[in-house]
Amino acid sequence: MKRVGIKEVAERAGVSWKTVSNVMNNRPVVHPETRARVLQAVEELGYTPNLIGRQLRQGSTRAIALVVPDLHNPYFGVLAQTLEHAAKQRGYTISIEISGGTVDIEQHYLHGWHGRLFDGLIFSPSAVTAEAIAKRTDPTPLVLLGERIISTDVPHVAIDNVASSVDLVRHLVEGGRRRIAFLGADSTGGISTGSQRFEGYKAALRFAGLPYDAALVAATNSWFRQDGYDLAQQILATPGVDAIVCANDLLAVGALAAARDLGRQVPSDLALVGWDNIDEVSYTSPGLTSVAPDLPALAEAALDSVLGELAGEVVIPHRLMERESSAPAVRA
Amino acid sequence: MKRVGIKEVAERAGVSWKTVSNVMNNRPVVHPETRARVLQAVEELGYTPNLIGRQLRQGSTRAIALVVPDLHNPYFGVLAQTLEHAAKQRGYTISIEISGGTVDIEQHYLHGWHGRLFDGLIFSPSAVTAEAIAKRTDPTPLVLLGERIISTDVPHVAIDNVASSVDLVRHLVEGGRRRIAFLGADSTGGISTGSQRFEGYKAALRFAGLPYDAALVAATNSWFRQDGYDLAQQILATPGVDAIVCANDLLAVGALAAARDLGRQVPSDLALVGWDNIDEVSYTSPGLTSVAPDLPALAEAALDSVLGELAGEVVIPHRLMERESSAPAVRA
DNA sequence: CTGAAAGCGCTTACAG
DNA sequence: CTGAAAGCGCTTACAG
Repeated sequence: MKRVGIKEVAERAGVSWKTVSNVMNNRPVVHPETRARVLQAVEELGYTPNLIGRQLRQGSTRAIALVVPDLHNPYFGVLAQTLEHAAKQRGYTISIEISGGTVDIEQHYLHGWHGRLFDGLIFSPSAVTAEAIAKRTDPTPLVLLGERIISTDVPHVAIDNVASSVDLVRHLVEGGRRRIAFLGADSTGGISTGSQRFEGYKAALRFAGLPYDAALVAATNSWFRQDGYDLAQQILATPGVDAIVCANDLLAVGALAAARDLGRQVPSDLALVGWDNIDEVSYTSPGLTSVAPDLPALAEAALDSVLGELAGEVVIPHRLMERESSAPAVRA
Repeated sequence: MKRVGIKEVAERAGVSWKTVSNVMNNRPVVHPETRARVLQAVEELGYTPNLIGRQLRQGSTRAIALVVPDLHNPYFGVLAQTLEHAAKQRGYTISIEISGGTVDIEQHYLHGWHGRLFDGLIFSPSAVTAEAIAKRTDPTPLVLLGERIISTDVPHVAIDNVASSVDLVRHLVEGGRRRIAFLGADSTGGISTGSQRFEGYKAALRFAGLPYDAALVAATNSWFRQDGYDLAQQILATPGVDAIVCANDLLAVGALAAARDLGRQVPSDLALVGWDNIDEVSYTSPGLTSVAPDLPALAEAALDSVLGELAGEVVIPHRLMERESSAPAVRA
C-alpha cells in the first residue's frame, strides 16, 4: 500500500502543496472553500502528515523523554502516565525510556546519543554519578527527578525527602514506637533520595530523644520487594524493633511479608511505613502508611522546568497517607 | 549552544560529509586512517548524529509502538520492559503509548494519525471494536495482543485463554472446591480476553460435572483492584461460594481484600486465582495463584509478527503458578 | 576508497 | 489568499 503524500493531496484538491500544509496546520489564511476542498481530498485519500518531515524542518519533536530505571516499580508507570497526561495539555508527548539502572544507558540519554529525538529529558537518575552529569555538553534541557545530585546545578524536582521522613518518624513516635529501624539507606554514600530520607530519620530520632542505633539500619540501593523482605528479616533479628521506616513502598511490601513469616503482628507489635503511595499499599493486609507525592504537581513542575519556564529546584508537596500498618501500638 | 552537524565534522576531519556518514554507519569502505581522523573530529566536536534526518531519508524509524490501556496495571509495565529488551536485540526501540482505554486514542494509532513515527504497532486493544480494526487502511504493520477480535484477520499473539481458564478451574476442583464463581466476564458480549476466560470456566465446570450458576458470575470490563473488591463483595453475598476465578491478578487482589473484610479465610474457606502473575501476587497474604504467560516468548512472537517474519495467530505458553490462595480446602 | 548530486516530506520566508 | 524556492540533516545511488 503506497503511502499518500502531501503532493497527491494538493493535486487532487487542485492547489499547491503549500496550501495543504496551511490547512493541515490550521492556519487561518486559507479561503474556507479551498480549505474544504483540501480536507475532502485528505479524507478521500486517507492522508496523514508525516511527522518526521515536520520535525526535521522545525528542529523539534515536541517529545520529552522520561528516563526511569525500571518499570517493575509501578510508581514509575503511574508517574509516566501522570506526565503523559500533563504533557498532552501542552501539545507535547512523553516517551518512556527504561535505563535498567545501568550507567551506560543513562549516559546514552544524558549525552545526547538519542539523536535529537527529544526536546527535553526528565530524568530519574539511578546509577549515574554527579560528575557525569556535570560533564554533560549536550544542550538538550534536562530536569532531574528526586534528590539533587550534589555539585550539579541541573534543575531538579522532588518532594522534601528529609521533611517527609521526619513526618513519618514523628507519626510513629506519636503512635508509641520507640525502637524504629530504617530500611533503604544509601549504600554508596552519595546524596540521593535514600540518603535524604535517612537524614530525616536520624534528625527525627534525635528530636524525639530516641537513641540512634546503627544495628537498626539496613543499606541498599535496590528497592524491590525482595530486598525489603531480605533486609527486614535481618533487621528483625535484632530484638525490640517496633517499627521500620522503609525508603519506598516496595521495600515496605517486602518487609510486611517478612514480618508475617516471622510471626510478627503488624501493627500491634511492628509498624511499617514507606514512600510513593502506590496503589498496591491500599490493598495489603494491613494497608501500608505511605508518603504520597503530589504527582500532578510534580508533573507540572517537571514540564515547566524542562520547557524552560522555571529554573532551579522545585519542592513538591507531599501528604502522609495513614493506614493501618502504623496504627498506634497497643500499650500494655 | 549551537548543535554541531555532519558538515562541521567533515570540515574538521578534512573529508566530505558523505565519508562522515560512512564512518558513523560503520560501513567498511572507509580507509582506517580516514576513519580515525573522522572519529577524532566527532569526539572533539561532541557530534551526535541527528536521527530525524536519517529516519526521514530511510523512511523508517526502527521504533515500534506498544499501545497499552493503562500503566496502573503493573502487568503492562513489565510487558513493555520485556518487549523493550527483546526489541533492542534486533536494533529496534519500543515506544510505550498509553491509550487510556479510550476509543479516540486507540483509533488515533490504528489509523496512522501518529504520523509514521513507528514502523509497527503492538496493540493491546481495550475499547476499540472489531469493525474499526477491519476498516483500517493505514499500512503500518499491526499485531494485536490478547484475544483475537472476531472477524478481523489481523495477526494476534496471546496465551490460550480458554485452556488456561480450564487449568485454573481443574486445579480448584482438584482442591475440593465446588461452588466456583467467576469475576470479570465480558460485559459487552464481544470476543475478548475476558469472554474467552469465561468460556474456559464454563467448559471446565461442565467437564467437572458442576452446575453453572449465573448468580456466581460478575461481569466487568474494568479490571482494577477496586473493581475486584466491589464485585467480590457482591459475589460473596451468595452463600456457599468456595472459590473465585478472577480474570486478572488486580481483580484477585481486590477480591482478597474483600474476603478479608467479610471475615472469609483464604484459602481455607475461599480460594482465589487470577491471571498475569504480576510481582505483587507473590507478596500478598496469602500469595495468589496465577496464570503466568511466557513473557519473553510473547515479546519475541509479537516482534516477529510486527516485523513481518511471522503471520497469523500465535499461541504463547502459559504456566500455572500455584500459591497458597488455592491450596486444597480443608475437608471436614 | 572518496566526492558531488539528488531527494526523503515537510515548513519557512518571500513574492505576488 | 496562493505559489515557487530553499532548506532541515541525513542516506542513496552514481561517478570517478
